[in-house]
Amino acid sequence: MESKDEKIKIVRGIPEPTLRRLPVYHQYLRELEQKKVFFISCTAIAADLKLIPIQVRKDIEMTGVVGRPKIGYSVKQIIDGIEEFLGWKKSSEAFLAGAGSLGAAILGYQGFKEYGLDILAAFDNNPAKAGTIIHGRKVYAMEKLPDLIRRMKVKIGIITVPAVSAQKTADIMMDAGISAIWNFAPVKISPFGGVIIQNENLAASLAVLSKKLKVMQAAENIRP
Amino acid sequence: MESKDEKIKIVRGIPEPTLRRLPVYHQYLRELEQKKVFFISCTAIAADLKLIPIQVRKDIEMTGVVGRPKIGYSVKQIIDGIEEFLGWKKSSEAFLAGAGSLGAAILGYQGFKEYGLDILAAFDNNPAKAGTIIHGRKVYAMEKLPDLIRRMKVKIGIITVPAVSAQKTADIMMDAGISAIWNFAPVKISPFGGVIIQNENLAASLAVLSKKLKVMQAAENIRP
DNA sequence: TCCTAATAGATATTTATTTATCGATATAAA
DNA sequence: TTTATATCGATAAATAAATATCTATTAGGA
Repeated sequence: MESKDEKIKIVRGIPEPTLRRLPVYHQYLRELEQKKVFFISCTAIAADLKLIPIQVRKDIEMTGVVGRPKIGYSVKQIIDGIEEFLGWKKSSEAFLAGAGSLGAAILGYQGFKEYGLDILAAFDNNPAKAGTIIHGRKVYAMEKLPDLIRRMKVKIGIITVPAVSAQKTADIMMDAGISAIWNFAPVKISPFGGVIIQNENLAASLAVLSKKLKVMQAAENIRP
Repeated sequence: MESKDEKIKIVRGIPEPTLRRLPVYHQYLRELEQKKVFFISCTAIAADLKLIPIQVRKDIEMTGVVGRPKIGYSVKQIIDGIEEFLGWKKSSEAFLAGAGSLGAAILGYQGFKEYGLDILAAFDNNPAKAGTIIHGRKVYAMEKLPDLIRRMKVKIGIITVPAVSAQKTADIMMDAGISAIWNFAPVKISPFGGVIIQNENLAASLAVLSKKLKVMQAAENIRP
């Protein structure tokens, strides 16, 4: 039990906001690397990304990368450190369920592969879509999903089906042995058997934007 | 200055996590309403959404809706309260820049309209796309964007262009008088003139998923 | 009519995250 | 070689968010 508890502690020990900032650093540092910048201080990173140096330093600290006073960090070391830390070094294979416009967008989104996500194929309930190719990936009938998950030992499922069938699709995936689900349907999915669910909620982001806009416009009306 | 400061305080006073949970309640309560459920307790909401009652109560409190002991809240009142609170009652018109697969997905995403977002048209740099129709919305040449923003007084811009042209597109929008930008390009956009930027970062979510998966798999290797 | 239990609302506590402070270290200039 | 300074790393404080506790209210049954 001890080792399990320890693991849980480690998971809880990484602030999710930090995890969300790491890809931002990663992208930025890759750009720097192309510009032949090999060392950088957290102060400079913070200035460019509009963060504060202390936060950048703490985030980098999480990855285990160390810097040198007066010099800063090795750009390459942070890039590698982030990739290693987030598990991007060994690519994970994924299946995508729901080949509608959102599914197609995700299949077409460049760069997931460099984040360790390799979407092998798509699945759709619409028989007319079966056999087609979207952004280089074949679309199969949904019936084939569980069997292919088992045979290919795929561990990540991406759900881009309509809200009503999201839980059913997730259940199929989890039954077949999926370990993690990235859910773009606007409903929360109930996991079982320790499966990891990451809900992507576009409405939530829109809510933040709407509220800020509303408050801003209210403020303008007070002081035009 | 006082009123401005006050407004800022109000903005800061709403926890962003609460703002992100409100659409989840909204969606859930609309389903309840269709099932002819008219009153509900925070305990019941929490149980269904896998949250805790206290958090639900605090979130609802933010919208100004009050409940009654032993009865709970009026479902309709919360729905209306959330819509009012987030500014979804009066629809905001938006333009979308970048009619690629992600842009098309967003144009096709049902339900934004009920969240007060009305995407009027799309714009693209590719001349071949100009004049086409995607999910019922016309695609214009990017050159026409600033003029149309000014003439139609559109306040929200949605960016789904590639990373390299994201800032340029945002600059065009901000110059033309856009108040808020919803940015799906994987780069952070620098605002000016008090423009609100909401960055949607798919890589960030993927990072959280990757890390949890990595930790889980590491734990499995320790105890198979 | 009175009592019980469920529930909202207010207040307090805990936890997580961000931000600040301080000391140590290594480079570069004097 | 010495000194000044930029920087990291560790520790501490402040802030934000989540959770727990307590109090008051009210429907519904005894």
